[in-house]
Amino acid sequence: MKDLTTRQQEILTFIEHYEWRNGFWPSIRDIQEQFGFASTNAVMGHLRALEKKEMIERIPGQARTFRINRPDAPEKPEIPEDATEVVDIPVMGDIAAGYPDRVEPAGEIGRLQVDIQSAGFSSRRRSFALQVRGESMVDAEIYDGDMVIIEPRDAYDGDIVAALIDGETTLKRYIQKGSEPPYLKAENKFYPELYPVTELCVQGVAKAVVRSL
Amino acid sequence: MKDLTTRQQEILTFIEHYEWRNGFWPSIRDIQEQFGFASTNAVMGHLRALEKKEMIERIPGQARTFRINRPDAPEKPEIPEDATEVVDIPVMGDIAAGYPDRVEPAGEIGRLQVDIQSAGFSSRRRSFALQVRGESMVDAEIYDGDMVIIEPRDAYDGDIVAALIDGETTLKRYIQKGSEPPYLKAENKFYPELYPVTELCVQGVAKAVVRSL
DNA sequence: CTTGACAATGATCAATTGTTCACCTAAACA
DNA sequence: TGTTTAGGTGAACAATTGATCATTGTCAAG
Repeated sequence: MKDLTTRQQEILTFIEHYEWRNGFWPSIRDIQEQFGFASTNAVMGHLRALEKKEMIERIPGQARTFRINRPDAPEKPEIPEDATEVVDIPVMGDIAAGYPDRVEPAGEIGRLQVDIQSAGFSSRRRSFALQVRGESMVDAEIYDGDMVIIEPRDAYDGDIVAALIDGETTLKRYIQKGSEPPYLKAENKFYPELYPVTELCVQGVAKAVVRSL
Repeated sequence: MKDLTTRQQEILTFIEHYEWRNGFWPSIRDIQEQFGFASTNAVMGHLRALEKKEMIERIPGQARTFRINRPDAPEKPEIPEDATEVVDIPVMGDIAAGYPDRVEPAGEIGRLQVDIQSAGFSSRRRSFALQVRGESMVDAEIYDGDMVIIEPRDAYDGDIVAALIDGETTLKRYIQKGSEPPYLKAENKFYPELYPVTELCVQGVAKAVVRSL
């Protein structure tokens, strides 16, 4: 494949990009308008050049029928090299029915995959996602219906944790000051602030929130 | 979504297959020829039905501009570990520098992978994620630093949209009552409610929020 | 100085393609 | 019996779109 001029590269990028955005290819006049050409023929020239250099293919006379000739043919434009490690996370519906300090995989209602860079968890741990029920954490901007990604690990003061209370898993703030016994705190001024914790059973620490709109 | 007739299902399947094979969408006469219709209007009728049932979308008057609207129900009962269909979403940093009504892929700062069942978007559309800056949507529970997953499509009244205002992409509520001209609305009582929209440039509709804790 | 690539204008043409109108058939329905 | 819904014919129309003509200008290489 030969070298492209700057303009040709721009056109090619635009075409790829247009398809990526819209799901179909641009017309010649779409390209013309994008670059502010006064004539469609300006586009035609570039397309002919790109065809000659075997960067694109077209069906003569037919509208919006491009084919991009990428040597590596990635489906999406420019997937960066830094292979992001992806965590595959089961979405749990109701984990309260499971073992007290374990997650019951039967409760899986879906899967969520988030890469590490974006959300910052460790792939080593077996993270899972929880659908939030209730309003106990609205002051921490976590709302009913949100999905919270939980990483099973020990909690530190200030962490938001998924914990078992009365046989039900809820989201609470974990508070531990000095050597005092830890307690849980709801982040909703209409809820009781403190939860008596006889047997503290923390499932894990919240690392991210996902909400469908 | 309503049930399709056999014929409608056949047409829909053909359109999808055609795109799969050719990389672009069929023209009406391509479909006509495939089914041996004597009139293009036979196709038109089915397309209208499919649009009414919200299975497809089209750009009126423009050639080969289909969009398939699947609720993404993979009909495989036995789903192997790795078989979950995953949407690979580029995370955009600053998209204002790109094309006026398009997203600049160079602005990619990461990737996010979310599967379809969990977040409920279509894999056909080219979704992308945006990092939210500013507080203009805090009353819709979207905060500074959140990542919002945007699906490029036309906005309806009440949607949260990513739109270009003053060369900057912001998140706003899209309001369109009846036949009145649409406008944008910030969801923050400290912000001006209405935005004067001379040239409304909607990048897409917000489908999900992802926040790292 | 000339040649050839690259880039673009402006006008025009023709094919492709989406759209619409009038009209038809058959089955389902109430 | 009339009515609706799905499916279809046939013709004509108009918008979109790709293709082509002649022409201009720049700039680097030979």
